[in-house]
Amino acid sequence: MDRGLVDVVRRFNRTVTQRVGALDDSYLARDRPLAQSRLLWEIGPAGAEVAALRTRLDLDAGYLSRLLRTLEGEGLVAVGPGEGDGRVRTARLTDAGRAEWGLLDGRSDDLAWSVLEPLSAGQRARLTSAMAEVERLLMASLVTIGPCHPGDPRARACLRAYARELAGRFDAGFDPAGSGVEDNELIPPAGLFLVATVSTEAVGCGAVRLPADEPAEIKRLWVSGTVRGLGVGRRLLDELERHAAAAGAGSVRLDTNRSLTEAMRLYRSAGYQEVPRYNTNPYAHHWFAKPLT
Amino acid sequence: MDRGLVDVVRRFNRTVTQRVGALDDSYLARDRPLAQSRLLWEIGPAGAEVAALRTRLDLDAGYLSRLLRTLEGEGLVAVGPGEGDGRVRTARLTDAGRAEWGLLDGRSDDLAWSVLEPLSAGQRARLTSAMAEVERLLMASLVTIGPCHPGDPRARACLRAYARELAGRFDAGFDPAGSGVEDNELIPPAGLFLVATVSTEAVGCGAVRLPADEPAEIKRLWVSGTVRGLGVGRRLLDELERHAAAAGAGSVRLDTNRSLTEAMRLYRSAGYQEVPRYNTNPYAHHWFAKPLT
DNA sequence: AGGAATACCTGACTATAGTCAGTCATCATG
DNA sequence: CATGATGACTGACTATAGTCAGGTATTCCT
Repeated sequence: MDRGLVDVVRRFNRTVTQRVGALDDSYLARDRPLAQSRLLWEIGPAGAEVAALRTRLDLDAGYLSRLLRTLEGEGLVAVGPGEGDGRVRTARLTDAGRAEWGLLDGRSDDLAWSVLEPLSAGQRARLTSAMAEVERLLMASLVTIGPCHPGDPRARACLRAYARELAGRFDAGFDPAGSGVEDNELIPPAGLFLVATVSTEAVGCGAVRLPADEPAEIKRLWVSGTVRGLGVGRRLLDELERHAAAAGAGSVRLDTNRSLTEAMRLYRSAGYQEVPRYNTNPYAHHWFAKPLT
Repeated sequence: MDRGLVDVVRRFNRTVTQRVGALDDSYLARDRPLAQSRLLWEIGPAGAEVAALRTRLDLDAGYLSRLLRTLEGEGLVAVGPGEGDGRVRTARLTDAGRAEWGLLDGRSDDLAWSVLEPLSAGQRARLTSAMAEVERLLMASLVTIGPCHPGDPRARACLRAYARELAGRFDAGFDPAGSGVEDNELIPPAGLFLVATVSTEAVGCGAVRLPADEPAEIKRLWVSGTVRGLGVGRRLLDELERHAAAAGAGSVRLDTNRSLTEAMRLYRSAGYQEVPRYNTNPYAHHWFAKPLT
């Protein structure tokens, strides 16, 4: 624990959070209680499912319901049935609600501008790029990695995104049906499936197979675009290797497609060496292996 | 109003403020209501005057008093008479309070470390430097400049700091007594005194004399170390020149000591040219003037 | 088809935050 | 040494946030 760095983070938390945060709240709440304003804001012009609002704002179901009734009473929101599932209801802004939302949106712009306005052009550029950097790296530090059943909704979401991306990037497209790995090969003790999440959203995954008679094999390493370049892939890979080593594997291998250049860069920098073809995966062009200590 | 920059600031406010702020609060409040924790924290091991706490936390006097009674009731705080003014009371932590404060301090460290811990060394360095940059520039944008009576406590505080600094930097020391400018020369319409403040703290000042028979003269331009390098001096100077021009001055001049190199750099970059000695100020080595449009 | 789970709702609460008017001691000022 | 200002305190409030135990309709699972 580095005192100097910790102090910078503490100072930052203190000043930025309190000054900017308090300002932000006071701008959002106009006459209305803050919780109502936040909810109105979160519903947005496109509307939102009540369930989504609950998780996004982290509110008690009863409390949220009551807040929605109040906003309905003021004629700002209408809660109606959703599209598919008949239990899920959707909150939409009325015309008056949309007008109010627009007002909040404008105030939010004003607040942001009031931060930039006193600064010179050069300072504005430095401030915004530093803000973007803080945001990205804070995002990186909020990524948590943990084991997960491959049938879990978070895992499913990752695998869907993974397949969609491969389909878009491979010259020959990609058909997930023939990927040749069963879910139960990725459940301990046969293997392990990891997801990387930010709060509740899954932003990456990776798996390792641990067959009894062959080397361990990394499968389905994927990182969402929102956190790419932040070391999440490396953390997933490290964790999978650690697990394989703990399970007694002496080495680990993997295959990849020639269009996945960042992935190959990652493997090389993580100590993988290219090896001859060891399987018949039609989508693979390169095979890598790494000894485990 | 630049949309792209405004959007960056809005995103930053939204994500960083809310995520970090919420985390920070939840770490600070342990069993105890947040307001109590904040107060306990703010009192600190050194103790604090009740009046200072009120302005720092921006609390209602009655509410603060009640909070102090609660903390006293829990044996964490003792409120006693202060040093000088018998009306002002001082809150001090008891031994138990100090222990509790230490706990909060430790939790604050833990929280900061939990942000850094998942990152690589390079990322940590980048994050903390970006945080420091955001903090400094945000500070710069929080600086407000306005006119002020030279007898105002904020002005007095600045002038004291100014004199202290000059005394430290001038080869021959500095005696504020013989500075030769009366307060009433710096009050409209004879002149103007400006202070730069961050919330309630004065961080800079500057004045202009507008004698009937001579050019306008800039006096007492000073910027606190906490905001130096953030363009506050430039903003003060601009504002003073604008005022002088509006009052009909055709040019403005000033003198300075050879040890004040940043100030001279500022004057030159603001369009001032060195001119021959125009007064007998014993502390001055350089004289500058600038025509006003 | 029947039971478990899910999404939302209502009623009845409690806790926390914050406000306001009025009181009392102390201090600065003429 | 009266007068007004200031700092802290108390009592009596209100508003906001949040919790919890049911209850109903819908969907999922087998």
